[in-house]
Amino acid sequence: MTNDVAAISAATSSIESIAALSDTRSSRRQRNAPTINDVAAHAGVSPMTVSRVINGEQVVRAATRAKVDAAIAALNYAPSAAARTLAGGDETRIGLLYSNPSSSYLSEFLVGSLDQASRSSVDLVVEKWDEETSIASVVAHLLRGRIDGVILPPPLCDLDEMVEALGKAGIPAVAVATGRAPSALAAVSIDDRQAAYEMTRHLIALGHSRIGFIKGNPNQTASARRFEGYVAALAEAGLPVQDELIAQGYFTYRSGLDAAEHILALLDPPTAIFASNDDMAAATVAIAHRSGLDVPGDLTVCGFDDTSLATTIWPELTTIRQPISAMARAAVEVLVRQLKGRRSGDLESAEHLVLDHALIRRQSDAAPRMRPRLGGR
Amino acid sequence: MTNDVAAISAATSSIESIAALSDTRSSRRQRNAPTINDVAAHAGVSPMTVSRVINGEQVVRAATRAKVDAAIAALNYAPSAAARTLAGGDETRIGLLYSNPSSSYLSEFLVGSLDQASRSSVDLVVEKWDEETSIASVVAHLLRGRIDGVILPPPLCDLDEMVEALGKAGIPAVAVATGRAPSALAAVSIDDRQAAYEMTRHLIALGHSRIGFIKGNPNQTASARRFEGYVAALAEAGLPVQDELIAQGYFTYRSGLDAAEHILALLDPPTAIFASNDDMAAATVAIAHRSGLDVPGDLTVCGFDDTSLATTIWPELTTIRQPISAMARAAVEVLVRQLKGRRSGDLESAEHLVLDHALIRRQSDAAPRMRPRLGGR
DNA sequence: GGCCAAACTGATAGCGTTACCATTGCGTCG
DNA sequence: CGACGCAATGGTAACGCTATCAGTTTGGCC
Repeated sequence: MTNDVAAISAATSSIESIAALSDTRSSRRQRNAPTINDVAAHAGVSPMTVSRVINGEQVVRAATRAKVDAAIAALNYAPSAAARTLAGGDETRIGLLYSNPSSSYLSEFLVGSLDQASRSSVDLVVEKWDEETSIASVVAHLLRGRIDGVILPPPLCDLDEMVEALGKAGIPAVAVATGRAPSALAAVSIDDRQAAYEMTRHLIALGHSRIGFIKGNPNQTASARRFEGYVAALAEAGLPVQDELIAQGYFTYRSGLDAAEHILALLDPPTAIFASNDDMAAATVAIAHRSGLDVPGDLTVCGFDDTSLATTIWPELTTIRQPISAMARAAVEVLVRQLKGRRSGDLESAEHLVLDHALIRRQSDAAPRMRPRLGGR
Repeated sequence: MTNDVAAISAATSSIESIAALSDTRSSRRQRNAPTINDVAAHAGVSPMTVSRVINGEQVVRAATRAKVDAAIAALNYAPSAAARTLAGGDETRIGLLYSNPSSSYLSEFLVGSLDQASRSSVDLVVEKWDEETSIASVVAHLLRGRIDGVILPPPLCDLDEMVEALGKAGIPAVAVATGRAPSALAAVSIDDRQAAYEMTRHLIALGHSRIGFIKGNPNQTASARRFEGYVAALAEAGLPVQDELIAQGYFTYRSGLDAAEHILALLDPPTAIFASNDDMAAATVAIAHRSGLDVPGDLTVCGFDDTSLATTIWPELTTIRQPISAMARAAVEVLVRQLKGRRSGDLESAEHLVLDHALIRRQSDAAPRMRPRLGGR
């Protein structure tokens, strides 16, 4: 019996094998998914050994491991997450608390964290927090839902009250993309300062010397880091930091409109504007167009984040790519590790992962049309 | 023992109870989550009865049910999903196959389907399909991952090859937001034709008689339905359907730019443009602004879908709201029902759910500035 | 009031996996 | 040369829940 199944699915994944598999499934449905016992029998070892192989324990002899691996492949075996968590006794449930669904960010974030959650076989409970709900009640809700830890994507990661409330309730959290200095809270982020520095350097290298900057929402610590990077690159190049070229934005498209309008209304407007995120960069492009400016001919515009908006609009934005789904994945991993450690009593300090960013060059930047004034570069 | 815990968490969810709960948790962590047996003991019934109450079976006497409910509330009990699927023996795994991450759509969709998935205690496996991957290999991958059924949000729901391949492999699917006529495939959608009809009527009621229309991508059947609604409303009002006012779009911002440019370049441009989705409506607004037109003063622009983009840009778009997360939820439910039925041998025909839409009025529409020509309305 | 069916409730036996020992085999040291 | 320790494996008993079938009530009816 078992051998029949093995013979069938041991075939490579050609079209025929697909048909074969599907036949198997539809006839005696579901029930016959191979179990660890099937694998054990097929490999001639005990289920325990199979379990050890699956979980990558080191104590299994290489030869045995090979036999088991072969059996797993032959039977197309996949462990049952349910049985695993039940037996393992942990049943970890982690919450993903979000607000402000900057949808493009959220969807990528969700995909990443879901993937890692199923890989780590933990439950992911996605929870939205509106400003109307009190923090206490959210925390109460998490507790009631037996959430073991939470992931805080921006802007929640910078909401002190939330972090504090979670801390008081004893719920570990991981902050994602915070610009906050390393603290007791675990965190996964990119080097916002360095990224903004690189982008600004890139603009300077193109020949720009009057570079506008639209700041991000001050309620997110990353905003300050990005601004620091801009200032640092300017300083390094010997360029002045001019207040008139700097506008306050709030990460929304709307705020970007105001900020860009303000900057472009100057008598001597900049030849480039670096917005702290893509939404505001898109708004800047819109204002530029409305003012009859060509992008990038008359004005270079750069964003930050590389959300889908960056490639939606025209021209496509030169921007900084954050590895959003990798960060989400990492956040789940960090949290799971922390929870495991906590359960076994090791109180190791909070991890701080910094992932790589990348400058993505698209069509919204160019050298300035006019001769750059001397002193630039 | 058990009673102590009960006493603690029976308190209402005031701040104090939060603290109490968290204390309980952090001291003897995780292990002591109440089980069905605890509840049974507390209620003085058998675990089986508790199980029945939880699963909403009708055979439990009201008095018994009340006792159990009280015990559940007192202990703050939540069933273990793992144990449930393990014992239930079904361990359903459903796939969410997406391509073209129209991110705002996707994130809302994900949130909805995740929520329902955990409620129905099924595993949701999110899978992306790029155009480069062959359909056969995707299907093979699903089979290998033991996916029992898949959800197809647009545009995949209209990809015949995909639907067919899944059918051949014996994987049931639910199409979401397809405009396709009811078929063997289960589906959850809104009445696209009716929605577009209502929006067009709304524009006519405002006094518009020259109404432009930007069609959606022909690879999605909903596009045709929306166009039909537009035509029907025009016909009903005795207005002519003028080809020059109709442009082909592809649901992308870029295509909306071209379409809007085309329509607004007419000698006698329309006073309103109804785009088949929000992205193209946003593009239309951009073009209007670039041409020095005020929205809605000089041009009314309406969208469809009510994605976050609709409220991101300025002015905010009047649009048709699709209940995306409700549709996702419904899709999961339909699929689960179908799988259960299939497992127990009932081959009921495919369900077709039509959910309600709503016309959301925001700031992008107004009565036409010029006197509407006679014949309108 | 007693009997029978129907409506409830309970006991038992797993579901697939891992934790926690017990066991085996083999090289090594006293 | 025999016991001892270590490495590799196996046996057993949960984990928390539900399916199944076997009781035990209940209420209706004669």
